[in-house]
Amino acid sequence: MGVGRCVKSEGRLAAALVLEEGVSLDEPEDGRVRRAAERRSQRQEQLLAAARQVFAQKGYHATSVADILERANASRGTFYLYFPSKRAVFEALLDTMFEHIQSAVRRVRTDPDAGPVIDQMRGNVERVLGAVEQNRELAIILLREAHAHEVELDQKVTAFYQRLMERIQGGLRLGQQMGIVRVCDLQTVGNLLLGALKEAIVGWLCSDGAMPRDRFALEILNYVAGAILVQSA
Amino acid sequence: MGVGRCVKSEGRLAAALVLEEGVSLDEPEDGRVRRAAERRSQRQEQLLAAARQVFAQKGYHATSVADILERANASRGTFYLYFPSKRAVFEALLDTMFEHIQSAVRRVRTDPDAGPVIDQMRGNVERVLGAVEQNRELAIILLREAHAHEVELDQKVTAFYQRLMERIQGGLRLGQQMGIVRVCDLQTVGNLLLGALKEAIVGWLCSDGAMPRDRFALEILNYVAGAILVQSA
Amino acid sequence: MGVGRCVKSEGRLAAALVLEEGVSLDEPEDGRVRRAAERRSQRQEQLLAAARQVFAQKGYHATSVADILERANASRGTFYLYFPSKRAVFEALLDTMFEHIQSAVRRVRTDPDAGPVIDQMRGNVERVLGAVEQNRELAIILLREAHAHEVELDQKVTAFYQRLMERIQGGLRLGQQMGIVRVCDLQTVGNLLLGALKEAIVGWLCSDGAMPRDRFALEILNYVAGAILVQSA
Amino acid sequence: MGVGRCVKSEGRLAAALVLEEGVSLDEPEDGRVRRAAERRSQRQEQLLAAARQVFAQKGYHATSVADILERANASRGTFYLYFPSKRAVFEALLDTMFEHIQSAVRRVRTDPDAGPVIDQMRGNVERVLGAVEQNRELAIILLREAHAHEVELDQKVTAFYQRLMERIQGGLRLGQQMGIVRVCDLQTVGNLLLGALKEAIVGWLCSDGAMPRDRFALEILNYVAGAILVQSA
DNA sequence: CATGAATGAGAATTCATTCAT
DNA sequence: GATGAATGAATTCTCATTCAT
Repeated sequence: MGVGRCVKSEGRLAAALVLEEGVSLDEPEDGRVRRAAERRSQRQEQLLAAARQVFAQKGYHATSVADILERANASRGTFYLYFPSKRAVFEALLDTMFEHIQSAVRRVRTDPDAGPVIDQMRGNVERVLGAVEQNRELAIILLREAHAHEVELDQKVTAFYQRLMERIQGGLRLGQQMGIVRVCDLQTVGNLLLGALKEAIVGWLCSDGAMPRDRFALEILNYVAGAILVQSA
Repeated sequence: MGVGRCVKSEGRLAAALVLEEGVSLDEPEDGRVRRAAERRSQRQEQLLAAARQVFAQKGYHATSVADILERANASRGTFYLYFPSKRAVFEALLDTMFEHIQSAVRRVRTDPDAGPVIDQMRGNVERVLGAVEQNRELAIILLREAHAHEVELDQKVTAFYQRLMERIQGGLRLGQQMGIVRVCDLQTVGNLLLGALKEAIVGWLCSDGAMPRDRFALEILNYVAGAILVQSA
Repeated sequence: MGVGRCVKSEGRLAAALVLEEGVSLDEPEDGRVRRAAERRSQRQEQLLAAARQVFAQKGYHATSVADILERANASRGTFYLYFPSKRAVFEALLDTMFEHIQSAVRRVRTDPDAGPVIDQMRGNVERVLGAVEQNRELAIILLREAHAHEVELDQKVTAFYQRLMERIQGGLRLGQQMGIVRVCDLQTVGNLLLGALKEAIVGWLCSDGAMPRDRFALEILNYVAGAILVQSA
Repeated sequence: MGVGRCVKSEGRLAAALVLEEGVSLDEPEDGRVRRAAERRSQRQEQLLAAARQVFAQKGYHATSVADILERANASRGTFYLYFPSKRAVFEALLDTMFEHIQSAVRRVRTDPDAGPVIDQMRGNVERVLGAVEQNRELAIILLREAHAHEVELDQKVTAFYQRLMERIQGGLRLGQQMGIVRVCDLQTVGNLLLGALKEAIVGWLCSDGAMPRDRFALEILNYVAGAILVQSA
């Protein structure tokens, strides 16, 4: 979950998590411990939610731990009980976001029983749009402030975009092999595509529903198709 | 420009500058003033250069005035002698950059004696690439640290991108009227194009000459052409 | 008061204070909160005391937050935990002083069952002397550093003296109507009296008990009586 | 002059002053040197005037050397050529003020051919009022901000007031010996008088001519007379 | 004599993090 | 587990003073 890694006294949390999963244990203590663990993750969720909102509203730098505390109605001590640092919360949020988005992108398949490539692409686009739409605030931060932060955060973001790029380039390469994608420099066109998507999605998210999702997906698909497919008859 | 506005005792400097332009005077006084003014703007250049480098390396927020000072080998006081604030240096740098880039983009003309549109576009692309190549560090900041949180800075950056977007959308609209550009949502495709260019150019600048400029320009043109032109026979 | 307003997380403190007053609760929780609140206000008192001393010694401007910190044995952060600014501490101190002094001055009454005017005046003088004696440092600041340059502080001090002047002039006017006070310009004589008191009290406070309070009060009364009363037979 | 003491390279100034006084020397160099010395003291006067105005307007602390420079149309270097520090200019101004005021106060004489005491007092009061009226700005600073400054300045101001106090007390003592002044504590009544005068004069100066000088002097005299003279028949 | 660029010691304030209770 | 008071390093900015030219 990425969040787990952020907890300060890892020992304790580890124990708690193990117990949390050890549902079927029938020891008398279990009930109590379980409830404790639940309360624990509830608290964490609370903090994460608060952080997400404040970060989205004010950006990473302008957000102070105090802001998060206030919105979460928690105390400083509590915060550092669940997260080792302000950065860690942000990272946890980013991780969640990353997962959502990444799990929305499926590798394009060429086996006979996979549908037509274009439909797979449309599926990817629509799933990604769904994912970012569900995490608007966070997505906007990720897409916008991407490189504006602390060095270590930057690495995380960079890594994410690199993974994305690999998928994109992989797709392009495959498409070239299949004769669908025109000859081009993978690096450059990969960047062009990634940037295009980032900017357009931010714009879309910020326009706040000015264009329905499917219509927007179609615009993207047409654009991408034109940009990379061979102009066959 | 913009930089000049940051200097504190404008009156005197202005006077000095005027004298500097008062070419033919050969009095000893003149020489001294002239040298003083030169030294002054040299120092400013020094500070700007240092700021440019540090900002590019660490981003706006992570850069402290102390960082700039260290690299410029100047003292705190000197800095505030030339710029009223950290933000002001950044703004000065941005202004320079904006001018460079904007003057590189020429409105596409359709009069008979203007060359073919595609050539005009190529010209634009190549000029822009030339401009950003000459201001690598600055361009990277501008393209990356898109939104700078500091409200007034953000306005500046946003305004710049808006102007750019207007040109892009204007071009698209014109193309559509001429029947060259395919039917599409100007807002969305405008964003897609702007984002594509931003990302690709940053990538190119950071790869540090991995690809010659004309080759890179060609990749971009092919991409853009495919993305927006009608797929005529 | 005024001091309370300076505390940052007002909500929680307020709660704590309420609990503090929730007298009969004997739960362990209560005790803890109570002690916490006590420690809190103790700390504040500590800072105020330190500030009072340093301000009295060096004056408002020459005193740096660091000076206060040093004397209070607190750290920078702590200071700003209790007061939003250097000015705020000073204001808090002034407010306390103002209240003390003002509550010592009672309006002179002429109803039959009020004692003789001269006794009421003596009462006022002695009460004021008592008040300033109890707040020596503070009083010295107030009386000396009359105008504090920091605009908002100045307003506060000026307002205080104006209120005082109004009382003095009111008293003079009343006395004139009663035929006790000689004919004179209220503004001028008001100033003369106010200034006389300020200077003499500062001198007395600084002489550190060289003259007993009642003796000093008598000197003042004689002086004032001579200065303003009609020289009746 | 007090000012002389403030000059940085005392050697040079001393030389200049000597030469300035050495008017009748007929050496060929004289004219030039003389003009130089004149220019010199002109410059100094210029700086002093500028300082006086700015100090009066903004107070000692709020005034920066830059403010003075701007108003005097001089450069930093020039300033420090004539005065070793910001404080020194202020001191020079104070010194001038002191002299003016002090020379306005004449010791009360009791020899037969000296006029009546009360007339001598009136004379003193009117001369002092004349002096402060001529130096309004400076006088206001002196009377108001008296003790709000740097330690060393304070000493100067304190010393001035002490000299004044000595005269006042001397006068009182004399009066007592002559049987004119009532029995009282010299220290206390001295303070009362000094304070009364300070406050009233400031008020008068600030009211900007609301009351003519002689009328104001009369109010003061009546007040003082009542406050200190024996209430003889 | 005159200049004004350069200096650097502070000043106030913020805020992530720690730790005693 | 929970709390919130305490910390102090870091940041931006000011301004009296020096000194090379």
